Amino acid sequence: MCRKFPRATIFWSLFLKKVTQKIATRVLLSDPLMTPDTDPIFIGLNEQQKLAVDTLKGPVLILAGAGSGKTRTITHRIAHLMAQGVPAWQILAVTFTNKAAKELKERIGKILKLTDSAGTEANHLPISGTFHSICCRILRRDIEQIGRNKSFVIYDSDDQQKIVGQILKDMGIAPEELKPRTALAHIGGFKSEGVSADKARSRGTSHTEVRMAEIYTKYQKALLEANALDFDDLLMETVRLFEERPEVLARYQGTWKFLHVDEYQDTNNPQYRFISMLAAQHRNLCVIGDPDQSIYSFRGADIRNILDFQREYPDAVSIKLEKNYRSTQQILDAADAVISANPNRPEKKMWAEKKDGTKVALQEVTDERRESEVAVKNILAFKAQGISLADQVILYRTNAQSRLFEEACLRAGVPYRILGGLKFYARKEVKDVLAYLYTVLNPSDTLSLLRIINVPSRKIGDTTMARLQNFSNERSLSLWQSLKHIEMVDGISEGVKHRIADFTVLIENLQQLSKTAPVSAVAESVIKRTGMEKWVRDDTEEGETRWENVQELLSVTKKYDNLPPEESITSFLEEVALISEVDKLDDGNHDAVTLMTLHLCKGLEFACVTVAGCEEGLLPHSSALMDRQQMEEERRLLYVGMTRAKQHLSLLHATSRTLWGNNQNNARSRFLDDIPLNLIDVKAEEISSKYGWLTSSAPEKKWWKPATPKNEFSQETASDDVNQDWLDHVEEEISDGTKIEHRTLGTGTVMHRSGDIVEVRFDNGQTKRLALGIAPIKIIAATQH
DNA sequence: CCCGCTTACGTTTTT
DNA sequence: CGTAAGCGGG
Repeated sequence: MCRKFPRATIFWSLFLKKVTQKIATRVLLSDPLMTPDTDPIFIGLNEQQKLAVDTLKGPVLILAGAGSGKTRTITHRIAHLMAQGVPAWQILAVTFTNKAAKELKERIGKILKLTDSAGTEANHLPISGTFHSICCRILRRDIEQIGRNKSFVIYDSDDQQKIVGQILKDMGIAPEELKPRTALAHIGGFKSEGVSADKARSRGTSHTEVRMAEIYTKYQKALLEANALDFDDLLMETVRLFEERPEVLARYQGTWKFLHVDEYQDTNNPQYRFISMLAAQHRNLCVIGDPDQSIYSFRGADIRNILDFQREYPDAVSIKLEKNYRSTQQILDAADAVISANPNRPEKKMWAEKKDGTKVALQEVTDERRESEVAVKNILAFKAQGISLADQVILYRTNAQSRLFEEACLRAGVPYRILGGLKFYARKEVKDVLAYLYTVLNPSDTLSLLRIINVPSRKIGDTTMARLQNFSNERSLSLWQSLKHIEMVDGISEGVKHRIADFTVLIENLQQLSKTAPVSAVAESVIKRTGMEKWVRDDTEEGETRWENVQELLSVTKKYDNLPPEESITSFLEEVALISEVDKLDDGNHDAVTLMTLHLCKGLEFACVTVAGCEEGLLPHSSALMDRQQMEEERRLLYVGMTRAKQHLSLLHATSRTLWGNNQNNARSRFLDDIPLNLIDVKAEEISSKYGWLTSSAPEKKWWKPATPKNEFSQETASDDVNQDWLDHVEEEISDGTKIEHRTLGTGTVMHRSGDIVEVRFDNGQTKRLALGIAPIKIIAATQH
């Protein structure tokens, strides 16, 4: 594998002669030294993929169906660019998650190793990331050009909610009149359409519109004062930067000459404007996407961005990837049958490479509890067939559905991990530590300051804070400035003033430290000097978990140790703020089944996929029943879920489901009716209960195996053998007075039982509340009467 | 200041 | 139904 003449030379000489790209690439392909069949850049690609990889200049639209080797195509295309001598720093790739960005880089690195091209060392890889992370980097560098401070913090939705809540309160709007959530949704609506506060004000006509615009304006002002940006601002401010500072835009245009955007069907207005501006000069824009997988319209994603691409760039080369490498024919046909019912889609006929497969399993279950059991049982059955848990997933429409699956996994001793829902970085104890770091970095971040000033308790109460707020408002000082001049504030006792002074000294010391030490040292110092451990760890089980979370956070900071001190803290906080749920999938090699929403599964694949809750009202969700476009999106959502499956796909729906305390009978999803019968294997309960450890006549509880719940980052339950040992108890036999043994806590006596919760006094003196079916306990002696 | 109880509210989906 | 926030009592 050697090239006597690096292609780069040929490429650039042709380039400089201004030979059009189409001719240039043709010439290159006919390079006698390297044919498409032996070149690692092209090897193993189908014709369409080769075309995509080979079309290096000008606008390119790749319509890539599910499982069509999209990532592979982008990877090879970028590798091709680099093999042609395009420097890595001229290439930008926008991906949907940080995980995808990372994988992209790794795969490009691998191909380049095979090509051993000149000037492409592995450490020179293209810039890739999500829109948010790329914009964040741009702003860190250049936001001062539009009059803002570059040490801004990023507010998450909790922070946003607090700000809006405060604004509503100040405006005298009662929560029952307008909830912060609702107001925030409106602001988000403006932002995802790229409407600034000024525009919103000038545009508003109705009373509500005017009022929303006013709230929006105040919200932006509050963010500005706190030197904070929310997620949408990262995009909006970058767009504003490009618009107001053409020279800055020109600089980036001159840097990134070859642009790639993945999941283009899910771009919103600011994202679209961002990428269009960047592409305007060189027009080397390659967008990849699938209109059938557009599922983010609720956050402003506009499917027209991809549908109209050709109109916008009439010279665009359009390529369709229609060969599916992922799923079996049956799965693909079933998914295709579902999506085909949507109107106005571009013509696309997917065909599967894998011809042999099983039918799609469709099963009706009595209720949602049963549904979770069946799902977990099927997973165990597949596991028995040798399919690892990591290669299996349960998908559902709403996060609220996750709980039952989680419980079923716990009972069955199946290790699992949940994405979405309660997020690690949104936990109180974690946010507290982060708030210290934010304050150290940027004391004008009043929200963080307020969060930690009395955490752990420093006996600085509401009255003091109210006084300080007044003082700050009167003199238009930030809270931090007031704290620094605490001696000037009236009406605060000397003792409190002392404690406040101690606090400011603490923060200043930490600031000093952050200039010379990496973020992990600062975080450790925060925990040590504030007595966080004592505060968090209160001898309860929850306290232990909280402390574990703090430890986990600390261990994450260690990854940033080898950066220069200031960069260490900023990049840590930045990555933590912009981390997505799916990004967590690749830390650790747990063999655990994944639970997540249908939205999160885009871009992933699993051997076995279970889509739960295929019912009217749930999928399609009740909120979409009245709206045609939303209904189409619900259908796409199911399509995305189905096409994640490589080998086995099962669809579940429950006859009856408890929602908000009352039962409702949902009809099976209308989407299911579009799947032809010959592709479906309709399972009855009896059929799936053929597995040994469950017969339909046996009590349900028999197959539940207790398991130990752990925190989110180490969800693996110990191992199978543990479950065997602790299986033996029959819940009915446990009542007041029963002697039990706990796997870790030792022996004890049940003091009280209510439902599945028992209060146990252990022989070592401590008393705990345990959940039957979850806690690893067995009976030693039955109740004495 | 902290704990425990009551009440009110929520379920689309996320960077 | 389950959770989170808010309130009142110790």
